[in-house]
Amino acid sequence: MFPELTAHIRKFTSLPEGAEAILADYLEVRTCRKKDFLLKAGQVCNGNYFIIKGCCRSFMITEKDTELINHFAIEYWWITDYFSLESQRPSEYSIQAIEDTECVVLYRNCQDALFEKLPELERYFRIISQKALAAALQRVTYIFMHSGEERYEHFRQSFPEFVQRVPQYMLASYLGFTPEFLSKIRAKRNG
Amino acid sequence: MFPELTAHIRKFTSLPEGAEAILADYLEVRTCRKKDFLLKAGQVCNGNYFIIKGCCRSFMITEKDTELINHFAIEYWWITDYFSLESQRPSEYSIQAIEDTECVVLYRNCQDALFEKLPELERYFRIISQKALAAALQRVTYIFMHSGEERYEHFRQSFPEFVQRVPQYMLASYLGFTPEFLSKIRAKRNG
DNA sequence: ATGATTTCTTGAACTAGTTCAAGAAAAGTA
DNA sequence: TACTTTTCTTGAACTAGTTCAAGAAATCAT
Repeated sequence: MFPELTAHIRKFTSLPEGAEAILADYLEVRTCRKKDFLLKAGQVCNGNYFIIKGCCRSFMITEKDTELINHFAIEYWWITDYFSLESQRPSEYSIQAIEDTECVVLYRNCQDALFEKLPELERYFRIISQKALAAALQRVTYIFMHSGEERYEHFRQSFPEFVQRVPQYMLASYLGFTPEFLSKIRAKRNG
Repeated sequence: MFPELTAHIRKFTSLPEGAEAILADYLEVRTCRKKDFLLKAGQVCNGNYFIIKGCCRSFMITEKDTELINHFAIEYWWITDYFSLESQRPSEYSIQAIEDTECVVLYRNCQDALFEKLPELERYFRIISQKALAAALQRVTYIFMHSGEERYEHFRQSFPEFVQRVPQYMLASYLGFTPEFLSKIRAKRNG
């Protein structure tokens, strides 16, 4: 049974009696240690991961051989590569635990059957995808409207606990500048 | 009846007999002239717009009082602000026709009733939202990995007809740099 | 056609952020 | 405790892209 997940679903849509049992039939728990991969670039993404405890990142390797972080996921967020998941083609992204992590997995090869048994999930995933889409579009706008320093300050104030949780160089990557630059921003603030 | 839209839906999910008639009950056609607004910043967004013919942009006004384009939509794309649409709070974005445009509107106050009659639409919107989400996340990665000049070249090669269709300064805004800089890129290319 | 508006161009001075390289600090492991 | 790995800092030289200002070219409306 997955109380965190069912609670999350019920925030967005209703579920029939017995939904928990159906979910339990189709979902799995997966635990992984810090640095383990849920997906490696080049593989086909075969699951959608709902984090119960821990933190993961999705990233890509650039031409210059540096990591570029696309997305973080913490408790009660889903993480996957929807391109690869739906097209079943190799992913350009890797998904890696950056803390010891426990998550619920919806594997792609169970998804259609589960959605048939529990059609409310179409609605749930529609709504959370639309929210995530609006957020991703807003992120682009935000990036273009603000300097790196402003983006860092905003992120720090919005997610203070999270800033403590991840290495600074990952934050820099997610915010779209170099770790050196982030270090200089911090020096300026504290100095 | 909305042949373009039903064809689009059927690319992603099946529809029952009679779906066209139900859609016709719940959807409206709206035409607007170049420069008309489908949504003005400050208003609550009350519809989701599927473009049949024409082109719209969604944009925001920055602190410096310049426009920042978030999104374009051409034939067979949906455009809306999902944040405002779902929360029914005022939008920060404006949506404006940049050509004379004809679109199918799903108004927010019809949406739930329509989805109840035609639950396949939950699936349709789930799938297209997930695709759009993956694209938006990839866009951020792309922005961080490439220079303005590279982004312009890539866009030009990916959507050559579209580059002809919109003013250069809107393209510059969408790609995240100034119109002057775009002009300089073009000068360099041509000669 | 003509004037008004919208869009595009060019140059010079400037700034936010990068790159490279080296070392310091912190955290993990034995 | 000490050793290794990971993460963070600092400075100097550099570059991609901005800003401002002015004018040129297109396009639109009458």
